[in-house]
Amino acid sequence: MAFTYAFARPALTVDCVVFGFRDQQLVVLLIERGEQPFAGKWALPGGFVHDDETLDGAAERELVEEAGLRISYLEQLYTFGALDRDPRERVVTVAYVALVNPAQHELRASTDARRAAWFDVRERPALAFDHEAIVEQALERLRSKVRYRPIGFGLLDDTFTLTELQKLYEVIVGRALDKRNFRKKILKLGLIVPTDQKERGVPRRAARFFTFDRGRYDALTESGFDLELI
Amino acid sequence: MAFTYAFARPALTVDCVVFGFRDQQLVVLLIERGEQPFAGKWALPGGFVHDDETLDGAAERELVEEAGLRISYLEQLYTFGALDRDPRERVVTVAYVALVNPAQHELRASTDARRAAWFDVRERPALAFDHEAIVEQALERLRSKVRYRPIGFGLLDDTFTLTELQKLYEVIVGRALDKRNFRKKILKLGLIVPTDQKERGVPRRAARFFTFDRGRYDALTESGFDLELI
DNA sequence: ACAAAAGTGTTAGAATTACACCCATGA
DNA sequence: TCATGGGTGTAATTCTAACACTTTTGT
Repeated sequence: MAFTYAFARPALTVDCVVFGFRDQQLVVLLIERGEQPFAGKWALPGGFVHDDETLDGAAERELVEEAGLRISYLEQLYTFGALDRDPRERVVTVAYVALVNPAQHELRASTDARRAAWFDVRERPALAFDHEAIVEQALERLRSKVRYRPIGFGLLDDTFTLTELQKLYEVIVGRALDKRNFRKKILKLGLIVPTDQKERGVPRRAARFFTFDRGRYDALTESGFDLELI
Repeated sequence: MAFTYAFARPALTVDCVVFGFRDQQLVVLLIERGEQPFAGKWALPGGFVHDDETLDGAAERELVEEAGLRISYLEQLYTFGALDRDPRERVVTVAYVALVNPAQHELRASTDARRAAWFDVRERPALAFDHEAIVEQALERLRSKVRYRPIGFGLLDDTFTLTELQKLYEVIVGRALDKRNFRKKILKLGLIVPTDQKERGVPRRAARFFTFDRGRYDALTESGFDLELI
């Protein structure tokens, strides 16, 4: 197929900042580029938007194609349109933030054989294009969003201990939180409920597992709530 | 000029939701469409992104071309990419929110002779394309942003009374605010300072004019503040 | 018995909310 | 002198933040 236009129009891509939580650290998914420009450099997963798919659809497709990921949370972040952000031609990219539990997803080799890997966000390599700026903005969004929406649960297993949840929040907001205040606040919301399961085989008092109450969350969302989580 | 691509790529436009404050009401700028589709319908100002301009640049250009507006505040909102949002062909649009003081800008006739006019946001006409949804999302952004960033000042004259400022906030957040509490809170921030001017010729006690202290705002912004305005 | 993290309340201080009257001005 | 909105303080309540010891479990 070839299409002809009366004037130049920018190419359109999507790029995804996929965050995970592993070994008590926030990690980000990167893809090693196989071709020029920036061959051998790490970059965000993404690619061109097809003419017959939505933006969200393109983001989901790229994540499946490039890493075999099926995502639990996907949110549009910002659209980047600097003139020189791609050295080949004008490319505008719609950036997304996605959250995933790395333990539940084996990273599959990309369909075009490029490597995909998780990196600690604080020790990530230099990135291709303007992806550095995109990751920074995604971190900002994550940090501000986590304060009033319970998005963090997408990063954890279905059941989790309160300490795990607190560590996740601490990693995202970048400071230590008070254990008792954190538990009071998070439990008062009623969004997470205790199960009757406990940790097993740990050399200490076993922690109770909790689970996210999606029904209650949906009910709250209806009535236009204001969370103020931490 | 004609450009040929190996595969279809969506067309890219910008659309602007321009808010103003007039007669104690929040108003939005609309343009009457001259051509199909939606000829005669009102729509958001906007148009195609040229290959040699940034997204912000395209938004600014369209506002000048279509309404003669030079804007004080412009912020990217969201990118809309539903497949059928334009009946002619696939068009992805990057939406912007802009704030302007209508009293300081005479609306100029559009370069292609379409009408531009302000409408009370609550009594706006039915809009072309998916512009209804874009305006709704812009209102949400305005309402949430105004709570922690002092963006409202772009909508007022350089000097304003505290009652004018309070009315503006009330219109945006959609509820009455307590006069004493509002003044305490807004003055404690130190972002607005009294002038020695007062209203003249009003049949009541004259109100003092205040002005926004941009220097202080920039200083606060540096140190990563958290406003919590109302 | 020891090491290691789980679990649990109280109190002081800060912030928020509710609330009513006198004042200045022009007509 | 009257009508109109401008301007001002306090007290009750709620929310936030700081803080330490006992419990459970496996080795």
